[in-house]
Amino acid sequence: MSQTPKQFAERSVPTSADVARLAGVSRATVSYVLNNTASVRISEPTRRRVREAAEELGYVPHAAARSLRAGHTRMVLLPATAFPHGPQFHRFFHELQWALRRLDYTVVQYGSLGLDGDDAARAWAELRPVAVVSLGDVGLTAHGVDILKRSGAKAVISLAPRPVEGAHSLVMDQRGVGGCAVTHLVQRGKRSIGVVMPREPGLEHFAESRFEGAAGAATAAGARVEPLPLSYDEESAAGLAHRWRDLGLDAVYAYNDDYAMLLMRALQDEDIDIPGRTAVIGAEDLLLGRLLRPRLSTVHIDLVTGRFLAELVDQAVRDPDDRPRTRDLMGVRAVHRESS
Amino acid sequence: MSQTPKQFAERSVPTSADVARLAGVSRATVSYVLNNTASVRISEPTRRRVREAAEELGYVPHAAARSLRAGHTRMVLLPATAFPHGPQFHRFFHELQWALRRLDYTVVQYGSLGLDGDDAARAWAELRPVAVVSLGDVGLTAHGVDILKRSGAKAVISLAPRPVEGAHSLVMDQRGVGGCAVTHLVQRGKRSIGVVMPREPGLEHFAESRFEGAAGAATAAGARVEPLPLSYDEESAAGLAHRWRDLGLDAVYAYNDDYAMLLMRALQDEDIDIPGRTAVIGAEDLLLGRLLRPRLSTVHIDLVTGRFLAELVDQAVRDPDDRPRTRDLMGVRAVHRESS
DNA sequence: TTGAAAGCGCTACCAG
DNA sequence: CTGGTAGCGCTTTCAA
Repeated sequence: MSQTPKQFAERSVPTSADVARLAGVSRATVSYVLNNTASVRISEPTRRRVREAAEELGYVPHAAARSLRAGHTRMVLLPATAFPHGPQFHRFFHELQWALRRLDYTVVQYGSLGLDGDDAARAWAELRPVAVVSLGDVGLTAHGVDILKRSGAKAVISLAPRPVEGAHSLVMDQRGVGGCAVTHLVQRGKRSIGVVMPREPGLEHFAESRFEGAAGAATAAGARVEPLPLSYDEESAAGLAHRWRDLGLDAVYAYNDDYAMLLMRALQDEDIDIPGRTAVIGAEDLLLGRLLRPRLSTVHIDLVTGRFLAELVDQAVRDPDDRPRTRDLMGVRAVHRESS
Repeated sequence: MSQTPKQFAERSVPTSADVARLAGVSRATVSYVLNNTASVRISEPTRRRVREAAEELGYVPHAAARSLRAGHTRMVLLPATAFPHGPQFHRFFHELQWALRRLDYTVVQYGSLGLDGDDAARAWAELRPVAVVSLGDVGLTAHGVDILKRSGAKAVISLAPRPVEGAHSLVMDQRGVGGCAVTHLVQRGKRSIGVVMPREPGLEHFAESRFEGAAGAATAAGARVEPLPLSYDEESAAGLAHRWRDLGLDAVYAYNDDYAMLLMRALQDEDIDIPGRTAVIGAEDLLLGRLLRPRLSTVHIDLVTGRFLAELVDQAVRDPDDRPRTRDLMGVRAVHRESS
């Protein structure tokens, strides 16, 4: 393992014992002073000596030792492997971290890329987090939840397309997005609807859910849907647009606004009238979609605030025996602009 | 110690001692078996008993205890507080995590939002990471680096606009972006150049660096620059576009493509000819910029690969006494399309 | 082939 | 007011 002898490898990282020695007090006193323990009174001169010694040595407490001793942590683990990276989710994420920090949690994102399902859950459990907030479809199963709870996690919360048994599940039912888009198109008289499926890795789960919703809404209304694989580059879009007239579609729902914009431009370059010949709708309501001409119709997604989720986490931690609840997290509504 | 029902599972988190007891062996043996320790031979029946006991109890080793005992970790800390969230950086980040994991590091993002400078460094040091890769301007100072190294970090690597003393510094000199954009505009005969400054929080440091570079290139060429604060919404853009003719500018560099697209549309809505009356250039070479008409000129940023950085981290960990080096991380080049 | 025991750094109880 | 000390869960040397 280690090839170098200790005296070289370890340039003596200072411990509380070192601080105690330098300050001429005991380790206990050091602990009391540095943690401002209220239940014990330490004289001001001693406090100063301890503080100065710690400063001089560059002492930083050892989180692992502390939490080992304490028997618990305040760590909230956010395993976010395959999460969408649009500005909306980014803001949500940021908010969540901020709010958790305000509640005195230590927020750690632990990317267990390459592990799946229960292996990932085990890896998370090794860190003994007090709560796990799993974002997106990271393969968390009922068994995974059980592993986490058995290892001391007070709360396991899943934000995913489908509820996870045993966890508090905030369902982001992506099917609603596809369903909303297609319903909008159907209401505007469209019957043959293409659904763009992004080829990019990491989006599969979201894409499939949205497609599923789209297909459901279509059959319910007597329309048909057709999946259209598309890579996020101009060549792919041009290729799809080139054979567009053969597809016999009168509308397209394009996963999200990025793909919608890409495809819409390619269709325009093929002189296909939008929305006359083909209606286009995206999702996620990007600002940029409003800048195109025609303005891009979209599905607006109302996401709960990060602060809300943080409070939910806190509540679940405080009341670990609360029945895991499932609730819906997303509101969804079509925004009609000019492209549909 | 019979099997506990689910609701009481939290009462006792199984330890290796529990596994040992159930398997009828010692804790040492459990450790040997579960870690596949090569230097010691354990009989196959014993191995099986241990494995089954661990499985039955849902035993997961305690990472903190393990690293406390080991005296070191394989944790690479990525404190990424205010990092740009465009697709390019997102991919870079993803690559980096993946590559570090391949090198057997545990990647942890620790958002110390709300802490600044040395307080943040202390918070990171508490986790005793073997390496810290600080992304963006998180206020890491020479003193912060010292704290981290004193607490056992073998490598501190900074990706920031400016080098940090004591750390391996990969300089992402954002000034180059602004300089490149303005140079491009100057070469095309422009002399009065607006520079869009995003109002959004978290972008200040990048924006200022890019502006600084823009200003430098302008004065060197006898042109003038004017900062133009802009919020990322249509109202703000419309307002700026409305008073555009009074500004007397013949070109604008707009921080990045997002802001450039927003402003360009607003200018077009005011019937300002692009690039005839006003040339527009953005940065970061978003795909969407190519979809507008005129196509958006941009500054393409070549970023080093995540794999490269991961190897650098690994090397710095293996050779901690290597002299901290500073090198340039970004290549930058103007891409002329139609808007300039 | 397996077990006993030391000790990583820290905090909290109990004595003085 | 301050110090001694037990022990959190784990690995690893040494002994049996």
